[in-house]
Amino acid sequence: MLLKMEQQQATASFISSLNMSPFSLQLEQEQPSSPALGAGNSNSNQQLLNAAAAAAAAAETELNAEDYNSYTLHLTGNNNNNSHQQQQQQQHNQNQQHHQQQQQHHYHHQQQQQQQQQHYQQQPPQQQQQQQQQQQNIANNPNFQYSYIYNIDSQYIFPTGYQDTTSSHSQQSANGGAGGNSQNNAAAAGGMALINGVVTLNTAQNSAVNSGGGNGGSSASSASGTYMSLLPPATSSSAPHLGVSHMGGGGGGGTSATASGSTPDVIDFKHLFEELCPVCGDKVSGYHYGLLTCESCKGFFKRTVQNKKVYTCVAERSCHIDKTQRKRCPYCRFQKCLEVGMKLEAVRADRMRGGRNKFGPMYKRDRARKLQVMRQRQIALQALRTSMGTGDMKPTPLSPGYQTYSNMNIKQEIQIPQVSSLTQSPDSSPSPIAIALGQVNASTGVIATPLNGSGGSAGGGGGGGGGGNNGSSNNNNSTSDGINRVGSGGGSGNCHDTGTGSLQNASDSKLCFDSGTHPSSTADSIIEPLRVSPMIREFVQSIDDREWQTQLFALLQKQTYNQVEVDLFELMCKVLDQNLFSQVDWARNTVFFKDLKVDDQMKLLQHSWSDMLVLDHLHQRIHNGLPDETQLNNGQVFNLLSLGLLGVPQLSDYFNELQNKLQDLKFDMGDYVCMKFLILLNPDVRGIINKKTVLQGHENVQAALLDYTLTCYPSVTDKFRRLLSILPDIHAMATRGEEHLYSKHCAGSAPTQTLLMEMLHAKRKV
DNA sequence: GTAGCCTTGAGG
DNA sequence: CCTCAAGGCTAC
Repeated sequence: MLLKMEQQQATASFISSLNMSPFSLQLEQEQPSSPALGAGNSNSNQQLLNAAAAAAAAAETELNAEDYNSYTLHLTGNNNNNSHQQQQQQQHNQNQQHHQQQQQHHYHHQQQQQQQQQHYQQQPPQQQQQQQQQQQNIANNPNFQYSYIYNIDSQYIFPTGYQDTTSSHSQQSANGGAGGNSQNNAAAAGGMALINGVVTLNTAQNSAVNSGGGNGGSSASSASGTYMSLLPPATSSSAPHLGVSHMGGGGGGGTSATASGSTPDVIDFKHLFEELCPVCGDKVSGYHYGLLTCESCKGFFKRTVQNKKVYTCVAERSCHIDKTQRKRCPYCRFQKCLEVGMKLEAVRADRMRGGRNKFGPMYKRDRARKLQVMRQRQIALQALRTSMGTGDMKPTPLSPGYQTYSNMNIKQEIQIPQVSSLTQSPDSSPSPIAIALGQVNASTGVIATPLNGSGGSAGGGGGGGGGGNNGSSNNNNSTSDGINRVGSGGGSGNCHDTGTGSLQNASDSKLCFDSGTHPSSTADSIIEPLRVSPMIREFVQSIDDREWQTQLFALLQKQTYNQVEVDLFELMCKVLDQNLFSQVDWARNTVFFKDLKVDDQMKLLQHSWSDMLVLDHLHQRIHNGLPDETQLNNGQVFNLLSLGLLGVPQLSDYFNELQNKLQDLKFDMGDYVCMKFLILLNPDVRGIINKKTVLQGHENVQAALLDYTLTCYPSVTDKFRRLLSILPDIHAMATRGEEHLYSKHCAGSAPTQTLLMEMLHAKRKV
C-alpha cells in the first residue's frame, strides 16, 4: 500500500508533470515523432491512459502474492512503471547495478535477483548459468517487460503484468483508432510512474524514460480469475453438446452453419476451429491457454513459460509473425502470444497432466457466445434468402449489414465494435451557444459545418462494419424507461444523422450538446444567441466529446481484443481511470484552475473527480446519445451506464431521475461545462492555499451561468437555481459510488495502482 | 527448438 | 464414459 506521503507526492508530481514541469518538458523532447503535441494534447492523454491500463493489469499481482506461496520473477527491460512499486518493495537489498544500467541505457532494467536466485537453487548449475546469461541479455533489451508470479505449490504461474512497449502489433493498432500511437508514450509513461507512487525512483532518475510507451498489457487483464460480471454473458444452456467435437466428431456437413433448412442446434463447432490462430494464422486446434490457437503456438507458449525462456529480437521487436515466419523470432512470437491474450497462468507450474483448470467455464461461455453469433448469422442469412426471393433486400433489424456475413470470418465479426447503437437523440434543436459559436444558423437551426465521416473510426474502425447483431435487441437494460434514447433512431435532428459513428469532430460535437434537451421550438435559443458570454463559449470549446468517446471505445476494444472473457468490473475501473486522466487533462488546461499551485489543483481534483465523472456521464448520455451498453470485441456486453453509476447498479433510478431533471431544464453544453467548473472550483475544499482564486473562479462561473440561463433560457423558470440544486444530488451519488469502489478495492476486486484508486485513497486520508 | 501426435485426468 | 485442454514424447 502506498504511504500517505507517497500518495500525496505522487499526485502532486503527476499534476506537476502535466503542468509542463521541467520533467514533463524533458519527456516531451523525447518524442520527436510528435513535436507539435503539447503535454495536454489528446495523444499524450491517450498515452496516459495506456499506461494506466497497464498499471491496472500489473497491479493484480499483489493480491495473488498474498494469496499464494509464491515467488516472483521480474524481467523488465523498459520503463516498467507499473510494477515499480512491487519492485521497490521486493528489492530492499538488490540491484545497485541495475540503477547504473538505467542511467547508462536510459531505460529501466530491473531484475528480481533475489527471487531468481531462489529459483536457480532448484536448477542444475548449467541451467542456472544459461538462464543468467539470458537474463543478462534481456536486461540489455530495452523493450522487454515481462513479469509474473510463479506459484510453487499450486497449479499456476500468475502474470504480474506484461508489456511489450514497442511491438504494438497490428491487431491492436489496426483495431483501435487511438491505439496507433503507442510508440509515443514516453511522457505518459513518466506520468504514470509518478502516479503509481514511485516518486522517488522516477523523479530521481529523470532519464529513466524511454521512447516506447505503455501499451496496455492486455495479457494480464484478467489474471485474478474473479469474474464479476455486471451483466451476465449471453450463454446458451444447450451449447455444450451441440456437436462440440472437432476431433473425430460425427461428422455433419461442413456447411451446417449456413444450411438453410437446419435448426440452430445443427450448428457444430467445427466452425470455431476454422478460425485462424491469432498469433500466426495457422489452423486453430482448440482452446489453449485462454484462447483458440494452433497446435504449434500452444506448444511454443508452453515451452516458453515452462522453461522460463528468455528471447531477444535481433530486429526491431516488431517482427511479423505468420505461419511461415513464426520460427524466425521467438521473442516477437511470444510477445504476440501475450498480446493476443494467451494466459501465463494457464501453464501449470506443477506440470500436472490432464484434468481441467479454471478456464473451463470460460471456454464454455465463449463457445456459447460464438454459437449465438452463428445462430444469428444463420437467421440473418435465412432472412436474406427469403427477402431475395421476394425481391426485398431490406436488411432485417436483427442483423444490419448481414449481406456480408457469408464471407466474414467469425472472429472478425465478433471483433466489430458494437457502437452502432450510438444513435443520437431525436430532439436536436440547436442551443444558444451552438448558434453563438457560429455553428448553427440561428434562424433555421441548420448546422453550418457538415459532419464529416470521421465517426467511422470511432471505436477503432467499427463504424464501417457497424452491424453486428446488437441494435435494439441488446438494449434490455432495466433503466430503459424512455429516458435513454439509445436505439430510438428517429432523430433526424440537425446534428444527429451520423449513423453508426456518432462521434463528431471536436467542433461538431459542440453542435450537439443540447440534443434531446430542447423542445422543438427553439425560441429561447434564437432570442439572444450572440449574448453568450465569451467565457462560456471558451468553456464549451474546451470540451472534446469526440475524444472522450473515441478513447472510451478504443480502450474497450483494446482490452477485449482476442480475449475470451474479461472481468467487466475490472474493465469498468480501467475506463473510469481513463476518464479520470481525461478529466485531469482537461482541468489543467482550464482558466482559473491552471493558475493554481499544484497542491491546490490536487486537492480540488481529489475532491471533485467523482462528481465530475457522474456529470460527464450525464452529459454524454444527454448530449451525445451514449448508449446504456455496448458489445465488446469478444461478445461480452459492457454496461456503459455503470460508468455513470460508478459501478453501483442500484443508483440507476437515481441517475435517470437526475437526467430527467436536467433535461427538463433544457440542460445544454453551456450549462454542463459551467456546472463542471462549479464542481471543480470548490472554494470549500479544506486546505486550499489560494482560496481567493478558487472563489473568484467559482463566482465568475456562477455569474456567467446565471447570465447565460437568464439570457438564453428565459422560458425555463429559475433555471440557474434549479441547476445548482442538482449539484448536491450529483455529489451524493458520486459519494455513494466512491464508497462502492473503495469497498471493492479493499476486497481486492479492483485494479490497484491506478489513478482511480489513488483518488479514492486520497480522499480518505484527508 | 519446433510441431504433430499421444497420454492424462478432472469435470460433465 | 466422454470430452478436451493440459503436459509429454519424439521425429525432424
